[in-house]
Amino acid sequence: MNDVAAAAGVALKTVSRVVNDEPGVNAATALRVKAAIDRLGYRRNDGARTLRRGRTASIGLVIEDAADVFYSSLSRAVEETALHHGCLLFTGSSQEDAARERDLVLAFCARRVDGLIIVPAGTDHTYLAPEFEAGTRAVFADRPPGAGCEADVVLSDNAGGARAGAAHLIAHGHRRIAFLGDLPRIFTAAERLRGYREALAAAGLPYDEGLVAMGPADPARLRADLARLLRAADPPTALLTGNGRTTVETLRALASITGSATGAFVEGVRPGLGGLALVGFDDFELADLLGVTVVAQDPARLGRTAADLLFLRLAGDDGPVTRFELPTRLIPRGSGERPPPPRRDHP
Amino acid sequence: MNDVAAAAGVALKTVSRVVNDEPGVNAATALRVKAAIDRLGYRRNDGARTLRRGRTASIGLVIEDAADVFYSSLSRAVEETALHHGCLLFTGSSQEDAARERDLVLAFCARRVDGLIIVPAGTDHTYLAPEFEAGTRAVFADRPPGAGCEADVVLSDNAGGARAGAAHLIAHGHRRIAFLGDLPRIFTAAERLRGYREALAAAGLPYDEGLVAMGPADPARLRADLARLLRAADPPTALLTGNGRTTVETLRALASITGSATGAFVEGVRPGLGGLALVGFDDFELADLLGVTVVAQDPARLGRTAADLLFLRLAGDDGPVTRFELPTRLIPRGSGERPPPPRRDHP
DNA sequence: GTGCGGATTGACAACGTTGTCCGGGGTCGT
DNA sequence: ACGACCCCGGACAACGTTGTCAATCCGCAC
Repeated sequence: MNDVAAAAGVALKTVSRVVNDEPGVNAATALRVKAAIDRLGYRRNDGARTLRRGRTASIGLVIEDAADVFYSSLSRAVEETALHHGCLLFTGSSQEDAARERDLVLAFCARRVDGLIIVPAGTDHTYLAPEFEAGTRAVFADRPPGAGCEADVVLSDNAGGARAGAAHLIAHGHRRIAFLGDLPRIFTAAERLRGYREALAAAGLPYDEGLVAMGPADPARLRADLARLLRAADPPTALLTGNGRTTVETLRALASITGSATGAFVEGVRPGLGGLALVGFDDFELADLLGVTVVAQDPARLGRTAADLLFLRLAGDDGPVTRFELPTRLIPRGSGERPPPPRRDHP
Repeated sequence: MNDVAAAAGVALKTVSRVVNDEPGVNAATALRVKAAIDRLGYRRNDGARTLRRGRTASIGLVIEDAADVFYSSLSRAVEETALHHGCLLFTGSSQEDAARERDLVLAFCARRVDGLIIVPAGTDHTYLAPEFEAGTRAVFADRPPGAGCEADVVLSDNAGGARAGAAHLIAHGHRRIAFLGDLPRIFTAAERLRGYREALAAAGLPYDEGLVAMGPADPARLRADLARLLRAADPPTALLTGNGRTTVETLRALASITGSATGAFVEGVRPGLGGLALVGFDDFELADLLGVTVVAQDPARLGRTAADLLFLRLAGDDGPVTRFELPTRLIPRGSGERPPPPRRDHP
């Protein structure tokens, strides 16, 4: 900027005025300055600018895994909203690791982002207190913050969705419904398990721990769990899977167990569910073609809502902390509407 | 930092030394400073730091669409590498819009990112010249920069992959192979079309424009194009689809045309390809279960390679501009190995 | 001629760091 | 006891902007 000023034969401040389209600059002078800018290929240093002004016009987004479609859709929506507010976006994946989440958040704070959108991996967010003190705003998405952290949060109706999914299977005659969820320490997984239990209770069905398997969507683990479930004396007639990855891996595992499903779509062989009914939490690509009934969340809306809320806060809204809960939607596609096979235990 | 210095009863510079783990500070003094830092909840302002130091320890990534699995995988890999180098990552989606790409890149440059990884939407990158002049480094990924822009680039072997895919179908007896690609102005789409033509030529087959449909993966358009292709006097017996989205939407379109495939997996109805063979460019989730033969790219490797290259440059490597071309891999799963139906035109 | 108002422009400090350089002690060797 | 040297701490400028305030110039009315 100094060079530009020298080249145009004006003072530093005049260049600043031109660059920022401030009024009170003679048209001829402005033209001379602009020419110098073009000639020198000058570009304002936003770092210095934000240092002086206090706001960085950037926000930070911490998600669980950028490569997961659920989070990348959320991410995309946040990005769109941020851009709309003239904000740039820092992104980082926590990989379900609380320390990484914390490091990312603090790194963003050191960059003095105006706000944060966090899909928390950890359950302790006291580390944010000094940042809140300093005026940084944060909105939590998909999962709430740990105890003692007062911040807005946008969730899906996890329990309600799982309840609806389980109730759907019950309504179609199922009595033995297995639940395959993620680690119970993950908020959404715990909530969905709760919804599943509530649906059972509402129908007067017993809760059988033997029908529940919680853990990350690891193919080998799922195969083992499913094999165990299906070998049991009183096997489930239906499955409720707790998230998109688990649903997909469950389909794979069932295919490998029944040994028949691979290539089903193009070869026309017997389907790969082995007679089981299935409802999956989260919609996923091609679930429509496969005929998989799901409880759909709307990750883009989750992201949009969180971002809108954040920008409202940044605009000065100091209302009480809010907690949004977005509805889920059950989409019947066939796999969740199959009746259980006729009972043979009373011949 | 001033406050911390005052609180600890030391000079500004001493706090700076403690914060940066610089040697030459008495252990007792350091402890006092650290205590003051904790007490005040102080966090270094990285904006000021980078202003002083010149490097921002951040890079910018411009992709086409953050919600697309191909780019989100690429993005994830870049993020990982950046984190590994202690760099934060700005991300933005160009939405296949050259102006947006340019705005994003320039916004990143105004933030003085150390480097850029760009999946270009436009074909004119002369706007980058002043940035290169200023020392910013850029690596292009998935598609090359426009003419006159000297920068490293990491691509997939698009033509080779498409050639292999088409050759695979030809080897299984197909003579009428349709190609469904994206807009030919997109580099990858043009290259894949070229590979398709090369494979035809190598097999002595004619190139029939009537068998080629190029455009975005719009469901309605694909349905119309497919209907037209299948109604023709001499319809194709096989399809080569030009990218992941197109493959998926083609499966949907075929299902809706043949009216039979929805729910195939769970219901066991006739498959939805209507007797057609299919090879898709890009692997996609559940392609294995569906039995769809694909030419797989490795988006994560694309991202990793680009990021590694960028950090090599940032570390001072001033070798000549390089152009990586990563191999693709044909994965047979059934849909690409089906023979054409017996010919009936010579009864 | 003098004073005044508006339009333009400029000088200077400040944002929060870090790099450079200097000084004040203490320790060690002679 | 004295100089050389090392360790630690501090003063100050600089990074590239922008906000504040003052200065200059012009035309015009009195």
